[in-house]
Amino acid sequence: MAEIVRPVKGTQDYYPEEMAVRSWLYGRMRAVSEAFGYQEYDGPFLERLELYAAKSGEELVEKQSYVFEDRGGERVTLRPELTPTLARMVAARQKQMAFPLRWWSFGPFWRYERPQKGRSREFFQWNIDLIGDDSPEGDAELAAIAASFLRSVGLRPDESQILVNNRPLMQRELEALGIAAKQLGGVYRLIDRRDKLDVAKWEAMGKVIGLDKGQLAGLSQLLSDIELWKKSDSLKRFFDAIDAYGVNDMVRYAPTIIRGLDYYTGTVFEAWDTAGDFRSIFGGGRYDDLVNAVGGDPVPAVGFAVGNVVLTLLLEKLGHVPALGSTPAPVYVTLFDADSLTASLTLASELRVAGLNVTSHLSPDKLQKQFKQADRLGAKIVVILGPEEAAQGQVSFKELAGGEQQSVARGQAAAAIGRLLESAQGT
RNA sequence: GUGGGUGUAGCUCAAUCGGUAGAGCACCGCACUGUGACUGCGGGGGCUGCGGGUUCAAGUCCCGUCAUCCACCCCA
Repeated sequence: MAEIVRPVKGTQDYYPEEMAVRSWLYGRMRAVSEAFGYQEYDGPFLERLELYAAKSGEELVEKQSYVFEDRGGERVTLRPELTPTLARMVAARQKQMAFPLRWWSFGPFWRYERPQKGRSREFFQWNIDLIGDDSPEGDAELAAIAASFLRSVGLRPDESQILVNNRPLMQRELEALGIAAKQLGGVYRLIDRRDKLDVAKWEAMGKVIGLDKGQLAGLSQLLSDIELWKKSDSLKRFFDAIDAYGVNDMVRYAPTIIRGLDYYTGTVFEAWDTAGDFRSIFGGGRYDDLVNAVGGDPVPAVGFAVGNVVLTLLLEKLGHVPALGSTPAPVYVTLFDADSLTASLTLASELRVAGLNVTSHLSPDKLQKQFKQADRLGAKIVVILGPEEAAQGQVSFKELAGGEQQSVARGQAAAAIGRLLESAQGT
């Protein structure tokens, strides 16, 4: 036998069981998005490289993007994120649109990096953005959407938390410590490491980027001050709104949250599993300059993105993925023998016309085998049309869970099966 | 890009000091010629990732290579 061609590294095959999980997540995302009045949209999966050159993090564009030349010599990129596309789309129709826009999307993205736990090269992402609103209440709306979503997939406050900070606030505080503007990038990275490195290593890293002892001490103090948000009018209004949205059990201030991407300008947030088994579940925040950066007039915006990989791992670990029916159809019509092929197919067809979802067995195998297959597939009811039934104008059907079998006149079969399915669903 | 772990049946794994490659699950058959899930009995399945080396002898030791996982970097 020839060797099976390997899939591309870092991609995932979605067999029906995995696809059911992805579709379920998509359904929850859609429900929450629509509950808050957001509209679905999408952009192309291919973009010009220059779109990302404008504003994304250098690492993301230079090292982690799939870039290639198409047959016409154009340098194109498999989109590594959606936000620049969104900014481009908004900029293109800016003059004719009614702001604020509330938009959401779910689709595939690609990043060329080494696969590991929670990270793959091809993944799916939910993006949701509020464009054209610059209020802290807008920030809070996105955090509330995020919290509602986490709840809707079964995550409790003790399992997952949304951590919030504000970049202007941090910038003011860092400047007060005498940290120069050009040091900010390095300091942000240092802040991001706060929980990853031990104290000695963390301080060593601080010295490398040019912080003196007093500044390090001040920074440490800053990063343990969970009351720091009270110095920010923006965050005060944010948390008032969070209370109003009824999600304050899932959203809290954390001075160590700063975010890596360059384009965030205001409030930023991330969701984490409280057990700390995984990397962040999602991240987002305010980006007021991005539409401007791709050629439009300045428009304030806030949004976040949720990848499916970490989220799925976490939900599986916590047992929150529901038992999803990968059942193709609840009704399975057997084929008694080769001679009854036409009769069986016709029966199945009649049942479908009556509104039932029906799988037909296509080869005249032993009934034993057919029942076994029906059971494995997860069918609820198996239908038999054999010589006895045919002679009496009847159809037999058996409910697999209960094991009870009955026969009814053929004309009433669909109705009887439908009733049985409904009562089975009720239990 | 850097560092580490692991590759044995379809899946999960075992194999003592280097000495003829095994179990559970799954699959197939029979008990049961009109009935699944449960039970009993039986059966098929392996280039031990690949290539080389050491040895009387390699799944086991050594080198290389590929794949995969984990960590770093970065990030959904």
